[in-house]
Amino acid sequence: MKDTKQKIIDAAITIFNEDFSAPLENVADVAEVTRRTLHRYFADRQDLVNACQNTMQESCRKAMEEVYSNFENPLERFENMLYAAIDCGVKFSFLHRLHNNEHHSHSQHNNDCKNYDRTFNKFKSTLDELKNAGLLDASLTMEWIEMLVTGIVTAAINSEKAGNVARTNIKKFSWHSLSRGILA
Amino acid sequence: MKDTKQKIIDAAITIFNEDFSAPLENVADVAEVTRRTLHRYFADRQDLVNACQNTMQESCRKAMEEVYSNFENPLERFENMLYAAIDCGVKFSFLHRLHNNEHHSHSQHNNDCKNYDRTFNKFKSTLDELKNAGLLDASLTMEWIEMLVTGIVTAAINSEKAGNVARTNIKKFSWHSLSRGILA
DNA sequence: GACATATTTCTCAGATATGTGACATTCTCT
DNA sequence: AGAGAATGTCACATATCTGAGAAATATGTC
Repeated sequence: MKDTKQKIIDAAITIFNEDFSAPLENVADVAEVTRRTLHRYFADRQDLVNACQNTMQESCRKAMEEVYSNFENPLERFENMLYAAIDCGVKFSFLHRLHNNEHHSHSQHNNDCKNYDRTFNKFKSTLDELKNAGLLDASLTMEWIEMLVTGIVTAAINSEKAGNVARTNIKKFSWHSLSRGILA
Repeated sequence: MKDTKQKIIDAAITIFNEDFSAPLENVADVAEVTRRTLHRYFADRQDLVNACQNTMQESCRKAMEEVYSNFENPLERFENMLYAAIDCGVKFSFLHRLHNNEHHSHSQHNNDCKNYDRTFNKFKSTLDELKNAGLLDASLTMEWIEMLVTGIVTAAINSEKAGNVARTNIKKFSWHSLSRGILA
C-alpha cells in the first residue's frame, strides 16, 4: 500500500505534466484524497511542485546511475539508458521540459539545476563515448541526437498511454528506430 | 502588420501549448495587448480556445493537402509531410495532444474531430502506400510509426526553440533519423 | 479639423482557486 | 473496547482570475 504523500506526488506529476496550472483539486481527485489532506502534506502549491521535482530528479538519477554501473560497453549503456528513460516515463520528459522551457533560466548555482545536469551528463558522456568509438553517424550533431532521444521517449510514453502498441514492443521499437536513426 | 485578432490567437497557441490553464493575462502580454482588448475579440476563454483549434486545424490541413497534391511519389509525399508538420510546429503537436489526451473523448460526430481525422488520414494513407510498396520495415507497426513521427516533430520543435541545432539542419536531421528509423 | 475605429486605463462584481481552523469520522493498532 | 493517528467535512478568509462597462487616449482617414 503506497503511502498518501507519495500518492499525491504521483498524482501531481501526472496532472501537472498535462496542465501545469491545473487546480489542486484535480490533483487531489486523482490521488483520491481531499484537498484538505493534500494541504496537510504540502504547505502550498510551490511546496508540492518542489516535491515533484525532487521525486522526478531522484527517480531519473537512480535509474541512470544503475545503468551506468551495470554496463561497460558504450552501446549497451546507451541502449539501456533509453530503456531507463522510458521506464521513468513522464518523469523524464516532464523534468526535461521544466529545465528547458523559456520561463526557466537554467543556472549552475541552483541546486535543482545542478542535480539535473549531473543526471543528464551521465547520458551525454555515454553519447560522447559512442562518438569517440566512431559508432555515430558523423553527419549528425550531438545536440540533435539528444533532442531525438527525448522525442523518442515521448513517442514511447504516448504509445503506452494510447495503448495501441503492444507493451512488449514499445522498447524494442524505440531502440530499433533510435539506433538506426543515429548509428553509423 | 499582423492584425490584432490573429496576434492574440498566435499568442494563445504559444501559451496554451505550454500551460493550458495559464491566465488570459499571460496571453495578452505575449500578444502585446490589454486583457480588455483580448475580450473584445473573444467572448470568453472557450471562445479563444476554439479559435486556436480552428487556426491550427486549418493551418495543418492546408499544409498537408498541398503536399498531397504536389507530390505523387509516396516516399516524397511522406518526406514532405514531415517537413510540413515541422513547419506547422507547435500547431501540429498541440492539435495532436488535444485530440489524444485522456480528457478528450474523440468522436466522429464532433466537427473538430472530423476535421482532425480528415487531415491526419491524409498522412495515414500515405503511410499505407509506403507499406504496400514494401518500403517500410515490416517488423514495426503502423501505430508505432505514427507515434514516432510526432516524436520526431517534437524533437524538431524543441531544437528550434533551444536554438542549439542549426536551423538549416533541423529538417535534414529529422528526415535522416525518421527514414533510417522506419524504412526497410 | 472632424470623424470613425481601435486600444488603453480604470473600475467593479462575480467566479474560481487557495490555504487554514475546528470538529467529526474512520482506520489501525493493541 | 479504546487510544491515537490519519482523513474527511464544513465553514471561512483571502487571493487571483474573469468578464464587462465607461471614459480617456491613440490611430488612421477623409
